[in-house]
Amino acid sequence: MKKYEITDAELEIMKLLWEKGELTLNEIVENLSKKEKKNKSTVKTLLYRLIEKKSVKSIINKKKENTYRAEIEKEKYLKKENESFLEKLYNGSTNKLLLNFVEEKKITKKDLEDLLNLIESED
Amino acid sequence: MKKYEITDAELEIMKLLWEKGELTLNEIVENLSKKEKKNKSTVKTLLYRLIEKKSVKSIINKKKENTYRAEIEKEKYLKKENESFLEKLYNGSTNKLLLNFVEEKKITKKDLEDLLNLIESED
DNA sequence: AAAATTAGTTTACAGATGTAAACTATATGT
DNA sequence: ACATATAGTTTACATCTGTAAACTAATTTT
Repeated sequence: MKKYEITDAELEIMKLLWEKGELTLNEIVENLSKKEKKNKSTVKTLLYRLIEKKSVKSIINKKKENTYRAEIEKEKYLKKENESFLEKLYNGSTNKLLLNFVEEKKITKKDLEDLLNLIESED
Repeated sequence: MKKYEITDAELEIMKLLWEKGELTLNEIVENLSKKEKKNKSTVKTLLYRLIEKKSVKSIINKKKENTYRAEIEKEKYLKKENESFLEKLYNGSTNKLLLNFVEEKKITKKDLEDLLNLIESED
């Protein structure tokens, strides 16, 4: 029925690992923002599930706590999420999304100009 | 725990109603794409839940089948979804999203130029 | 009028998800 | 060595979802 992906709660952990690299269980628990604060036991479960689905790897460190590391790339994850978001709400059309964001004033003319300059300075 | 929103299966119905206006139960069933095809009974449940959460209204038509109408605006729904998507993956930053889309080649220089022209021709 | 359909509602049920405790084995601190 | 903490795993449990059947009352069809 479902698509077997990283869930919202799990994603918060992935984000930490992407941002900070390898972290211990305790570090993960400490680094979760107040809104995402979770019991150590809960984080353990989430890590367990992430390891099951090969998204995280546990690293054994002799003489100190294990660390956990993201095993999937943020870029790849984002790409997939972007695509399903586009598909779900914009029928896959980036232009529809862009237009909508402009209408909602989420993107300004200046944002677009800056981005164009950036692109041009690159190639 | 959860946020009580429109679910994926429910969204397919909302999309039909937004696109085609009021529809009967049978029309909804018929209009669902092959991938989204659902048993009439299932659609009935989904409509029931949508009505519960005030997202759809049942319209009584004398002498013919009832029709169902979207009670929330697509624009408002999209706005919320856009925002939670941005928040979830880009820390709320539209620019990060734009940059990412450009990197993924989902947005081309031409898309941006066209959009700018469109904006300029409007104001 | 009898049969079929509709509309609304309730019930069912498996899998996903968020949250967390419990249990086991191993490692570490004191 | 003993107490404690880790790591891995299992179990628990309520809610959410997707899917669909069943039941009731009203309406329509034949």
